[in-house]
Order: sequence, then C-alpha cells, then structure tokens
Amino acid sequence: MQQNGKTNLGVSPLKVIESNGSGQTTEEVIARISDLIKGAQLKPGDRLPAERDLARQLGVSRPSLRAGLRALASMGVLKSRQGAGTFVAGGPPTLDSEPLRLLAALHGFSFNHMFETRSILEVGAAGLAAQNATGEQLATLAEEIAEMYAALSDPQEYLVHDIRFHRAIAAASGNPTLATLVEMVSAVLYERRRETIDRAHDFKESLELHQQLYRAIRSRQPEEARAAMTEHILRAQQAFALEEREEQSTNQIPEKREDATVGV
Amino acid sequence: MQQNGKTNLGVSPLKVIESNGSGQTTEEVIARISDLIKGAQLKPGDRLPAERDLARQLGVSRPSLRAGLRALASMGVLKSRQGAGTFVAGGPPTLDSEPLRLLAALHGFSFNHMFETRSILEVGAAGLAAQNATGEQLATLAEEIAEMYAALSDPQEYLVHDIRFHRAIAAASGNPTLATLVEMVSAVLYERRRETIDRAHDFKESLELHQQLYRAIRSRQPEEARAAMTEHILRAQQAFALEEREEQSTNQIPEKREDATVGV
DNA sequence: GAATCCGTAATGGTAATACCAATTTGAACA
DNA sequence: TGTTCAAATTGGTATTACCATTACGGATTC
Repeated sequence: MQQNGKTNLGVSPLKVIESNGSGQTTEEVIARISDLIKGAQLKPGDRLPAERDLARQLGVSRPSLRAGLRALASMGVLKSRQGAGTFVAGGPPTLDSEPLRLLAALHGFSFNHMFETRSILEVGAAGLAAQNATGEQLATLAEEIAEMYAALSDPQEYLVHDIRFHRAIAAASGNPTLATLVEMVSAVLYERRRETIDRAHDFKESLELHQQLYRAIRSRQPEEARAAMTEHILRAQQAFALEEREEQSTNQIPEKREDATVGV
Repeated sequence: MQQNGKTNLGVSPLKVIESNGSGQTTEEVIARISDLIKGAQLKPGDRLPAERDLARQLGVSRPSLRAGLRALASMGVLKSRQGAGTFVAGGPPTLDSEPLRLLAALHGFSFNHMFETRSILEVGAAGLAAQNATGEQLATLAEEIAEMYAALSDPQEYLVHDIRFHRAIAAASGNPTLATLVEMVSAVLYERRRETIDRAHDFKESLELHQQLYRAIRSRQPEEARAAMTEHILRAQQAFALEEREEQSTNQIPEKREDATVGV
C-alpha cells in the first residue's frame, strides 16, 4: 500500500476492537483484514502497515495482531518477510497444498483416490483448454513438449517439464479456480513422485501421449483432449503404483520391468 | 492422547529445537507436529499436551509454540478449545473454504468460473456415485429428496436439504479426496446463494432434476447421472445469475420472472 | 444414597515488554 | 558515479503476567 508511517488502511482510530469480552480478539483481526481483502481495499502485492502501527490502529496488542496475521499467512493470502514487511500474496493464485497433505495423512486417503480426483480435474481442464487456449498458451505447451524430448535421459528434468506442461494446460483452461485446484492436488502427488521417478524406465510412451494431448487441444477437439488426458493419467497411476511396489521391495532383484512407463 | 501431565509425544527432551540461528523456530514447530501427524502418531481426536508442557518439550517459548499451533489450526488440522485443550481435528475430513474465498476475492474469480469448477467436480462425483454408492447412501439420498418435497414452500429449508443431497452424492462417490474438494468449492457458492435464495420462485423443476439424478445413481447408470448433474448445475448457475441481477436492481420493478428456477 | 451445586485447578487467550535478526535505506566514502 | 557500511525499520522470539473458559471433584442438599 504505502511506505510512510501514517498508513491508515481506512480504519478509523476510533473503531477500535472493543470489549474482547467474548474473547475472540484474534478472530476479529482476521475478520477485519479479510474484509479489507474482500472489499478490494487490499490488492495482491500491497504492503500492510508495520505490525506495531497496525496493532495500534486496530486497538489490539501486537501478539494478538500477529496471531491473526499468521493465520492469514498460513492460508496463503499474506507473506511476511523479516525486515521488509507483510505483504498481500501476489503472483499466480495458489492454494497451499499442505492442508490437503495433512488431511490425507490424518484420514488415510489412498493415492488411488488422489489420482482419481486429479483425473477428474485435469480431464475437465483439458477439455476446456481445447476450447479456450490462446495462441500464446499453445506455444507454451509446444515448448514444454520440446523440452521433454530434450530431457528423455534425465528423469528429474523430464519431470520438471512434465509438471509445467500440465500446469500450462490448467492455465489454458481459462479458469483460474480450476487451475488452482489442479495445482493443489497435483502438488501432493508430485512430491511423492519425485522420489520414485528415477525408477521409471521408458518415457517414450508418456511423451507420445503428451503429444497426442497437445494435438487435440491445438485442433480444438475437447473430447479427444479429454480422452487423451484420461488415458495419460491412468498410465501415470499404474506407473506410480508399479514404482512404489518396486521401492517397497527395494532389495529384491527386479525381474521384468519392460512394461514400466512413466506417465506422470 | 493422554490426560496426565507427563505426556511426552515421543519427543525426547534432549531433542530440543536447537540454535534457532536460522530464525525459523515456528517453522520447526509446524514441521514437528506435522511429522507426528504424517507418522500417524497423532490421530483424529487426539489431544495434545498443554501448551506450557509442549513448549518445554520442544524447547521453544510458549508464544512460538502457539504460533505454530495457530498455523496448523488455521489449516484445519487442529482445534483449540479454551479451558479444554488442543485437539487433532476429528469428524469428516474437510478443507476450510475461507482460503479459497479470499483467493477468489483477491484475484477476482468470477462466479461463472466457480460454477464451472463445481460442475466438473460434482459431475465426476455423480458418475462415481452411480458406480459405488452403498445401500445406506442411496437411502440417505432418497430421504433428502423427501425432505425437499416437504420444504417446497420454505426456500431456506429447501436449500439446507439441497446442500445435504449434494454432500451425500459426494460421499457416495467413495472418494474422500473428491468429496472434500466438492465441499470446499460448494461452500463458497452456497454462502452467496443463501442471500439470494429467497428470490427463487419455482423449485419444481429443480426437484425434478434431483429426482432424475437420484434415479440414475440408483440404477447404476454413470453416464445418465453425469448428464443429469451437468444439466442441474447449469440451471443453478443460470438461476443464480438471474437472482443476482434482480438483487442489483433491487429497487426496480421486476417485470417477468416466470422462467426463474432455483437449481442450486 | 443420589443428584445438584459450587469452588478450585488446569488450560487456552490476551497483553505488555524487551531483545534478536534480517532487510532496507541512505549517507559517507573511494 | 559506484561501493560500502552503518543506522533505522520491521518481522521473529522470548519472558512474564493475568484473564476467560472449561473440566473435575468434593461438599451440600434433597
């Protein structure tokens, strides 16, 4: 917002949070900041007043204010940098995937369910991308495929461009809400994937499917794009399961692995 | 976990968080608790040691510990009750929808995009429900439809059972990850919906579609279920847009509204 | 003897204060 | 003009004290 010390955020000094008799001081802070965001008075990249000032403006102590700020920060809407200040999150909209990760751990979500969800989201995104992708977005997709060709012998590098390709499709759907969810779910799976990717053996089939998917999007054929994405994720799921089995029996001699594909 | 004061959580008193030279004391706390959850040492409903004790066990101050706990609480994995203690979240797995709400406000996500995302998720859920729904889940669906019939003249009450019906479908998909996302996205839309629902006029068509959807699920026809859900949400989106337009011009005389349906 | 009531202890919530660490900023200097 | 360094700003942590709510247990009462 501003840099001077008299930042006010439009909060009247009189409108101090009163009588925390109900005890929800922190909740009040969260609500106040949230309202500023919802009311578009705080935009991405804006800087909040210093904690000491803001605390005084809201009529709460600094610890209470910090509690509220931390809650919003853990939701991903605020970012604090020591020495610099507290800022409204900028850049592309993202939802932190850590909550989903913990929820999965708590309730024992299976990876199959996770893949199923990812499939639903990404198949939808692929269909929309075939309808809405701009020329520039199509170019980005093509570039990532080229990079994948170049990285055929480097699993980790291949994975990076694979991820970017999928992210580009989500973006090309033209639906930021959908893209955000795709990113959140995929992030959980990618983390695990990065650990087992080195066991993958043949990327050619994976790359083939990527190509097929790209052509469908480029030629504006939603149904073909959906079908390709469905097939692609199914293979990825199978490859993932296979590699995980191998890892669990890591000391045994792998006999046949000719049908192992990467997918991702 | 336990109620006595000697709770240890398996954390060696020696394994104190050392040399916060890097300054990330709170991060350490979050990581430690997260690991306990991921390692299944903390299960839903478990109670954590008192803050003062836990702070001593981890070798951090109480404010720092609280900062970590609050971050996890705002992610929805912990719940603190004054006077009682801090507990691992129990009940059905849910992701707080507030982060999505704020993200939408920050980046100006449109309701149409939100509906589109909801459609993708719920259509997928409906298809899976047709495959996986148990007898009991089918019964729940039927009951909610009956309740909707009974509430035909009470918009708010109708909406409640409408929500439950959709929630039941998500549950019947057998995929908790998917159900969680459905809930998160829908919650954002429902909140706004509750404000405009009273402007809805005719629930019959909506109810008809619900019936159709239920029959498709009951008779194990995924494609029919998907089609019905697609149609249903499309109508809901249109009704929503219509009611919103009415609200914006709330002081004008509404001329014709015969084609307004509710959907939800 | 059983149910109710109330007080005490335990626990999370808030506050005030001091100090640490990282960043920024700008003035001094080469 | 470019570089360096030091002071001010700002978020991070710690200590301490006290408040508000809840849970538990003993005393009272019926």
